[in-house]
Amino acid sequence: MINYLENLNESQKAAVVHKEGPMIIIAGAGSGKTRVLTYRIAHLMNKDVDAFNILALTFTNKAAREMKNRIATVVGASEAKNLWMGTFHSVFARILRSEGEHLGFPSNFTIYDTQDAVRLLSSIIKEMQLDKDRYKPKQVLSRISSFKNSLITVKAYYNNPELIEADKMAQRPKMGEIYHQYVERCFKAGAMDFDDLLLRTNELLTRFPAVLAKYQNRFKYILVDEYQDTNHSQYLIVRALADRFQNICVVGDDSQSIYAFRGANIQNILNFQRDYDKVEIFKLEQNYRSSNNIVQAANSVIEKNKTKLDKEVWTDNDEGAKVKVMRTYTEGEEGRFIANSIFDNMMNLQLKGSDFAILYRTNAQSRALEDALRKKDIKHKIYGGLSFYQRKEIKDTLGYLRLLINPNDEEALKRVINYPMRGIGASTIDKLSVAANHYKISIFELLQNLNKYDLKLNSGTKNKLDNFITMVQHFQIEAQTKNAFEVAEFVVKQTRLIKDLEKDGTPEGVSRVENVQELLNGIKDFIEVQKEKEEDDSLAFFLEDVALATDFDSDKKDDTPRVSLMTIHLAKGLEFPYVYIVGLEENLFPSAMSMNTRSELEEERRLFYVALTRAEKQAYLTYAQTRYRWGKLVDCEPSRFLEEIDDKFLEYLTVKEPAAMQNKFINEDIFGSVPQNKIRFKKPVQRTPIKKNTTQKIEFQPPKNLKKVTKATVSKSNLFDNNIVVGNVVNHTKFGNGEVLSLEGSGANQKAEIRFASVGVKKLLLQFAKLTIIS
DNA sequence: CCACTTCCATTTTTT
DNA sequence: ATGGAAGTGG
Repeated sequence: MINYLENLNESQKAAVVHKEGPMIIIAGAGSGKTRVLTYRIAHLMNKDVDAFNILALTFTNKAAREMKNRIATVVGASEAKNLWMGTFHSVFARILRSEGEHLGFPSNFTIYDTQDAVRLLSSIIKEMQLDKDRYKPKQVLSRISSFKNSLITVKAYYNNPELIEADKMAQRPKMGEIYHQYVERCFKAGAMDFDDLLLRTNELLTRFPAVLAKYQNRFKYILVDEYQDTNHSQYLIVRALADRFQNICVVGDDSQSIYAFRGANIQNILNFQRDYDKVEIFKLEQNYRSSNNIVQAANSVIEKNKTKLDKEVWTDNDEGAKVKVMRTYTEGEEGRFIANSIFDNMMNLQLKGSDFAILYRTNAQSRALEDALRKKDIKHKIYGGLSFYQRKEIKDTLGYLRLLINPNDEEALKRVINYPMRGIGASTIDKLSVAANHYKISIFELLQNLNKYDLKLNSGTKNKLDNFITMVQHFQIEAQTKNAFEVAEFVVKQTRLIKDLEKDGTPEGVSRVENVQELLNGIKDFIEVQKEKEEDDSLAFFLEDVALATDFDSDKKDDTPRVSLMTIHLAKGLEFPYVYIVGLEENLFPSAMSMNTRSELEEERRLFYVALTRAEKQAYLTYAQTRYRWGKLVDCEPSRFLEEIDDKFLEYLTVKEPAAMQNKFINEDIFGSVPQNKIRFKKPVQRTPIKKNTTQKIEFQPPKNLKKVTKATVSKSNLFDNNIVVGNVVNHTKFGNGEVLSLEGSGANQKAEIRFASVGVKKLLLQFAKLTIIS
């Protein structure tokens, strides 16, 4: 066992060994916060605290995983396994799975992601016949989200004249009713959105003292990382759980609070000392990460904020190079500058791609950067943006799986009831939805007893609905004996989902097919990993995992070191030797949306602080004078943050004579390694492959060693295969029932000779004939 | 009911 | 610029 106490400075050590009572660790950027947290947990365990009695809440699942691994090196893997560690959302989702029935939720409740929630709100707004321009679903959702994060239930909303008045003033008097409907519909669907996971946990702990006591007793020691970014709902959960033993340890840095937009309340950390008795305060102020120049530069910026705790971050590290500032004319040029700079640094200093990160304010900025990196052939990876699991084909496939786990999941049902198309159109779905709401049952229940209700559907439609429901029930039966992978494979095959995607021969279409296959591989992989860890490998748990996964979570060990591209928000907690912060322009960073109030602007400044303090050796700041926004070229002003850094920490790379720079880059384009005409012609064509190679492939990578095995199992021909054998009685949509006389060919070309009662013997290509096996 | 066309908003950040 | 949503004609 390593002697971890030796690796700590005095203030770190004090925080690690302090045992009982409430404590706050104010940890400056790069001050070894994670180290303190991990060693503290390890230390507790060494001092005979049972791992079962420790709860550690982190900001990302990745952070939890890494911390667990590090703890394992101190206390051993078998002990570390018993720790309960994860994000608020995943930890309390698990608790709600086992305790949710107190609240009337099934243990297999669905987790609605943002898209599901928006869709549900859209249909509610439509059904209520409200103006969708006034009630923008996204805005309504964020309003509801803020209610939930502040623990304002529907009832509380109606008891609060101020809120009602505010919504009236905003021309949205029906907000309360929408909120009410939304909550009802989620409940009926057995679904929780992200905010519900916290809100319902609060409800659980408040309404059921026995449950509260159970978890209070279990979690004798509670640790919360990134406390500056907790919202009110999370704050209350922590308080409730820690109330009995008061062994609450929160870690954070008020200067790095950057999630106010999703309800994070910086007051939680600022007021911690008032919330608990006899709080011990620990300050970690020595920065081990960055050069002195970077630390000082960052300090000089954050000083401009008024709201902050008293703390002085300093470092013993070398002075280091000054922060370099580069102005370019266009965003394309900005990209090229960065690509060139990274390329040069890699060559001159023998560095790997993983030594570099490019950080931006908005995801949209990644385009130009990516283009530039590609042209220089620099391996990179984009984090965030549209994740694998949000792609349409993936959500469709998951829709079926969700539906068979929780048939009441309305959003999943609406997604797949007519996909692939089976002639159940919008008007039918509307009728079903209205009737289901009227009878206060789910659409699935309605469909199961279609004959009990008079829905004025014609018999053809009724038949189609019957077929659909029979199919889903069939899946449910299969799910009882098959594992998650087998079920998914079965579903994909039976629904002919892949076949439908294959009809589209475009590159996008092909990649969609590949994505679905990757999903199946991913499920297989998931099962194996979970088995190894002796953890839940059910389909239900896979779906939960997927719902709460972030981009980093699919980050399998990559063979090639890559330059990381991500938003600054995503970069929180990470560090890189070389960091490029791009797009330092007014209205972009700080964002145009965030300049109305002092507090918003201060949050932008903290965001900039976070960005700058990611760098270990060298930071680059770049900005462009023109940039495409909404398809239009606009002029940009340099960001005020550039002004705010004390000049003595900066070095301007920009040549004073503008024309000289302009020529330099134009020349590079014409005489560089890639001829200009090629660039011009390729550009539009490249767009599509670009997306494919980076956003899809890279984001979701099953380990290489498994790929071979799984590829074979999930080969295309396998998915074509109909399972039809000679002697089967099959049903054809046009010809009715018939007996299979013989089969010939295989895979996509497989044909069957079938004797139909109606039309006699026919030879059909199985790929196209819509056959269902009757017996 | 569906395929095709046109129109529209989108870009702040995410569990 | 781009993709999703709504509208229109078959």
